[in-house]
Amino acid sequence: MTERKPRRSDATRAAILTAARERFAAEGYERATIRAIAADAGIDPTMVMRYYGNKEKLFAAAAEIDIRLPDLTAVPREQVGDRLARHFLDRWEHDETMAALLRAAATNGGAAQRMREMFAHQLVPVVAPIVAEACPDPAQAPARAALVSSQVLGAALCRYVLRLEPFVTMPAGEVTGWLGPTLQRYLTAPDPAAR
Amino acid sequence: MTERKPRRSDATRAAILTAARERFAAEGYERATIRAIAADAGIDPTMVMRYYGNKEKLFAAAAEIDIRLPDLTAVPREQVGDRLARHFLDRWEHDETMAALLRAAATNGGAAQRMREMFAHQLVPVVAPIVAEACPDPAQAPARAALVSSQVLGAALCRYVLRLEPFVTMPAGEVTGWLGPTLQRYLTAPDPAAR
DNA sequence: AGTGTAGGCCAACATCCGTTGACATATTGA
DNA sequence: TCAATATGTCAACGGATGTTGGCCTACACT
Repeated sequence: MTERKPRRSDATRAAILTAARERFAAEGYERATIRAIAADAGIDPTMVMRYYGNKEKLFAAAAEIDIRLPDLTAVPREQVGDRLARHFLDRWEHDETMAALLRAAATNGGAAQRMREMFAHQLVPVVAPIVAEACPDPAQAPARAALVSSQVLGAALCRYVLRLEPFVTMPAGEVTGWLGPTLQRYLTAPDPAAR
Repeated sequence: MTERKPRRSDATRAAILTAARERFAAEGYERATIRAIAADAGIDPTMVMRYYGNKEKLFAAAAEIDIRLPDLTAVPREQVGDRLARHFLDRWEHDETMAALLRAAATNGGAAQRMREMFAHQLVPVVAPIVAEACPDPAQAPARAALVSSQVLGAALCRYVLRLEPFVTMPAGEVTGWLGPTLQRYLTAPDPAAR
């Protein structure tokens, strides 16, 4: 359906994209220069413009992310938090695109917008049915999802962006061991004022 | 002791500093320009250089933060989490300097370093005695403090930087109601693999 | 074989940034 | 009062950045 005649420049396009992801992840939106990205990809800066229009569109292409959340309804309810924590940590550990988006979102409006869309279109729908089981009010889903986001993004911030020492060297299993119950409570605790 | 003869330019210095805080908070380190800061302060960009040396030192001066953590040993152990959550939220809500540092720390190495120092010198010492009560191993204190940081910073990120919708309009009391128990568990849960 | 077109590079423009130095004015101190 | 010093302005430099247009080359198609 969406098949497309392979172009001779596909390799270049891909090289630009991976170089862009690395630079954006390492330096954020404004410090990552098109010239540096082009140099990493081994081509001329002009090519970046030809293929992606401008810097903003390049970033948009480089930061296209699918969180690939699993179907939580198939997971035993009391393991949902742990499962989510593990998924996010694994995702972050193996895809620098996530760090790129996070770094950029702190200063770039477009990136922040992108992050909000990921939240609304990818996290909320997956989380909503789980929340619905523990809480009759369906309007609570976004708030619960936001709490999950805050803990996940905060951990990622400390571990991959700020590189806060105890968090960087902490084994992945220990991190998820701590975050799991937190996410579990955010999703399934019966009451807002849960104690 | 450290008394200092008031200089005639103190007003200008202060104007520069507040303008710098606003700009750094709103746009991050690289997008906040010395020219714009000077314009906000109603003076010439040269003054900024004369009084603060260069942009990096200006940021260092503008982002000097004291978290002003309360003495937690005087708080009933089971209220420590709630107390901490309230303190942080209040602090963030009334001092844009915190947001400035967070935004800048995402892309600026010096700002990130500053954040790590705040963590090590201000949060860890206050939190350590509380952790010691619940956990015999004193080496656990940094890890526990890091977990607290991750949740606090994550919430601040969502609420003040990303402006993730459910989090922005959520009343402060509801936020602390959710975060309190999380922080409480991070500090006083008996075991790393706490369930 | 020959032509159109896509891929690629080079030089340059316009702009903005941090930073510097020279110069004017006001205030302070003896 | 008068010199020294602090406060402030103006113009400009050197460098980096996003972006543009022109030109050359190599492939693709007929």
